[in-house]
Amino acid sequence: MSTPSRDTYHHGHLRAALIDAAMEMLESGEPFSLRAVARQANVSQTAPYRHFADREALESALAVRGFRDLRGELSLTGGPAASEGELVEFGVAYVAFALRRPALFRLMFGQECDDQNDERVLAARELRDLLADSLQRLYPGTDHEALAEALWALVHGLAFLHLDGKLPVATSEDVAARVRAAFGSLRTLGVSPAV
Amino acid sequence: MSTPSRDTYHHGHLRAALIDAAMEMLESGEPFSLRAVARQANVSQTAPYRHFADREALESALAVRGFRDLRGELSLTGGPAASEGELVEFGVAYVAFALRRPALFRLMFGQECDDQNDERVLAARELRDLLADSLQRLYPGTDHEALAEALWALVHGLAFLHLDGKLPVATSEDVAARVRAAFGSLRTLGVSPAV
DNA sequence: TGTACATCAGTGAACGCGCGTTCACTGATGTAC
DNA sequence: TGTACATCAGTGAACGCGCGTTCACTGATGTAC
Repeated sequence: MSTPSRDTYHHGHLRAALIDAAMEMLESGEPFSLRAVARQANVSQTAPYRHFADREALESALAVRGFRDLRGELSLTGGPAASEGELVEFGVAYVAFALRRPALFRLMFGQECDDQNDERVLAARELRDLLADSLQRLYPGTDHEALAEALWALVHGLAFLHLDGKLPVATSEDVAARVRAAFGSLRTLGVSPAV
Repeated sequence: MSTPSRDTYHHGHLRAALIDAAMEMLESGEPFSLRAVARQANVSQTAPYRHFADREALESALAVRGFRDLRGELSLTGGPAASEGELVEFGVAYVAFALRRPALFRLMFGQECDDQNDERVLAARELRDLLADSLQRLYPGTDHEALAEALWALVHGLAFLHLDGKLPVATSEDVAARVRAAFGSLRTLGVSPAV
């Protein structure tokens, strides 16, 4: 994890090292910049330009890794959710990811991004497909587009509300419980006497 | 709305003028900074410091106005939702607000904020109370804390997903329809054959 | 096997940028006598 | 009514900051003959 001082002029694996360094910085809460990443990787501030066209290109590489990591944490088996309970745990994992890696999460989601980057678009799609496949399996036959959007929005909103301090601070266990409670509470809808 | 050139040394209503100018800039998509706001208000870049301790103080004033505006747009009568349908329209209005005034919305929600600012805390609470009162009225007797969190998260997530371009671009009518569809789709939950 | 040379992957100085904020200041206002 | 003076609300120059990016460069690598 640490960055050993180089003894060769050529680095050898600078591209990967830059991504690692940037990821470390995102995770440790330091402000992210090309210069800072280069510093962290023990390299001159212009060296990154050999491997990334600009700042956004590096960001996209980080986002790609983020999407893959997130997908891996949602589905431990790699497959879609097999039960509603498992689907809820996808949500729990989504929010947990956001809180554990807030800067990365913001980078992945919290801005309009470069949708010309094919790898990034693909990684994001893999994530959406995981949800779509889960719904397909749990509620076969129904048009699940709106439901997919609603569930994604639900966990996404919970993630950002926690991230931005709009909900009471809580331990990660509490947060998980609140996510489960939020899912559960939705059953209340549709049984209102006042509609 | 425009900023007439001053002919007096003393401005007279600079505090209000700065807030107006900042609001205009947020709305027109220009990047927000103290200096830019001062420029916009036709005043030296240090003048704002007579009225705001620092950048964050101005931001809080903007957020306060934003929270009040948002509350007013959710509830045209000022009171809580009287039916589930009305509650859904609160959600529609929430997302519409976010899309119409994205920079303001991000300023209000998209960061950890200064919770020492009493007026800001109060304005945010008024908004939460509107939701709480609505649920109280629609589902009396039940513990609606989790539901409040879920519904807020739902619309908040929809707002940010649209804002950050994670959902297909759409007209504001389409967005409204999607919000309604999202609410409606939640009824699917709990009727799964696969749980 | 040895050498010439193209290419690649680094360096370090420099550019221009806008920012938040501090400072000593000055013009205008309004109040006390 | 007139004047002295405190206070208020502006000004403009300057500080230091970190950033993204360009530029001409140089050291190292590896390939062709």
